[in-house]
Amino acid sequence: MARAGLTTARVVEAAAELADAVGFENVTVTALARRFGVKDASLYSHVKNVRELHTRLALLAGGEMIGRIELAVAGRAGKDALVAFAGAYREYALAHPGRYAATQIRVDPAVVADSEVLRRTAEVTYGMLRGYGLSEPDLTDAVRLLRSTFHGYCSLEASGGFSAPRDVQASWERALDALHVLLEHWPKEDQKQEQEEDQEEDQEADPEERKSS
Amino acid sequence: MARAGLTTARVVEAAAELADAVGFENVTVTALARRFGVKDASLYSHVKNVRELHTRLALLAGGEMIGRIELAVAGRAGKDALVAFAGAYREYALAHPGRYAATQIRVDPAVVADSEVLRRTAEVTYGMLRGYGLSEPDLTDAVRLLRSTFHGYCSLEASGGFSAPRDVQASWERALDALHVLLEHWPKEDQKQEQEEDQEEDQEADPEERKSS
DNA sequence: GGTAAAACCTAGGGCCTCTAGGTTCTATCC
DNA sequence: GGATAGAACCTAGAGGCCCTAGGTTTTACC
Repeated sequence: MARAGLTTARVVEAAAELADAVGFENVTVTALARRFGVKDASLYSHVKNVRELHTRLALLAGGEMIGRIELAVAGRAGKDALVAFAGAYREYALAHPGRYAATQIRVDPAVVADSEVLRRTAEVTYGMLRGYGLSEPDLTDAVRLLRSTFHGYCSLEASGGFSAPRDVQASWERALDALHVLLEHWPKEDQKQEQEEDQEEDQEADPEERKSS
Repeated sequence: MARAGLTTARVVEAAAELADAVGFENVTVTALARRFGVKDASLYSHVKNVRELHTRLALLAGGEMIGRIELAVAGRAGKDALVAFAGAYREYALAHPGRYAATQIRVDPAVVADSEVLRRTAEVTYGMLRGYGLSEPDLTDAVRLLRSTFHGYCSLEASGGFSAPRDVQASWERALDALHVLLEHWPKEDQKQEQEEDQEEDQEADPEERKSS
């Protein structure tokens, strides 16, 4: 009987296809072995255990995703870059739900640090914001806000969280419009007081008060 | 031997505690049975299967969460309400990671519709935004943006996604500042053109162009 | 053709889900 | 106070998944 020609890379690639087909939570060593026409035990020569399989899948998907984003953002700036980044992000998440789910798992920080994915992600993300003229710590705050929004939106959309009749694509575009104006008018630390001047401002007066709430 | 006094409600409550203790993904019928000093088969009189157990847990957690939010938001408006809502949301998510994870699972829409959780959530969320003077469809767009951001932020924070040295609480507060000014200056549909006037605007000129990108 | 490494297998233990079909407790009615 | 129904709980067992130990077959290369 011809051998399946298994290899760590091929196994992980198959896991990615399986994830998109049946959902990341159903990516199991046994199911994967079935796909290759092989016993489950045979796969353990190529991946140490399910955890490692999931981790490798996460890195593969993360690399693919940031690759698409890099391509989309290349040569763009400002809102153009923002829309391209967000579009590539969401497109990948919706086209590859299983792979995208894989990118969300908790993975050993040491492993992440070794891979290039994190560095590339940080680079393209901070680069995209360069045009908005933010400086630390505002820059990191903005990055966190954007990542949260992109991830939250795609995650909720993929799990059917948006049930209102309003078109989901339209909401997404408005969200990007909104984030763009937000980045252009990012509130500086010292603007906080002025903006709340018409509301009650005696609340922060006595620090002791806070302990009771 | 004294009986454990099992009941659907008690089982689900125990599942919630178990989820926070060992993570939602480890909430298993067997583990739950062990907790009651009972065989796993005994639990199947009270819940149909794991799926139902998870669904009930999700509804329990969702109800608890929206309850806290309702309390926090009560009597507040504007930024006050926004901060209270977001604070209660994040506090619950971080204090009850297992329960919060449960709220994120895909659950049969029919079941959700039957429960009150969705209605109460929509009510308090739209109510919180009342002070910002938005009308449909901007209102729904804003709700989706806020939900995405809250969920994304807590989800990323809980899974260790924020590795930069910047204080996570501080970033959260700045995100709320930013969202507040965003809601106060929500971009109307017809403002889009003006805001991009300094960028290339010939891009949208020919509708035919879009098909190729 | 011989050899070593790689690819794959069988066997088996442990944990998990879930069903079928008991037995034991408990509340309630006469 | 005894009978009875239903609830609470149990044993037994099938099937899927994870993973290890140790064996056999294929492949590549000298």
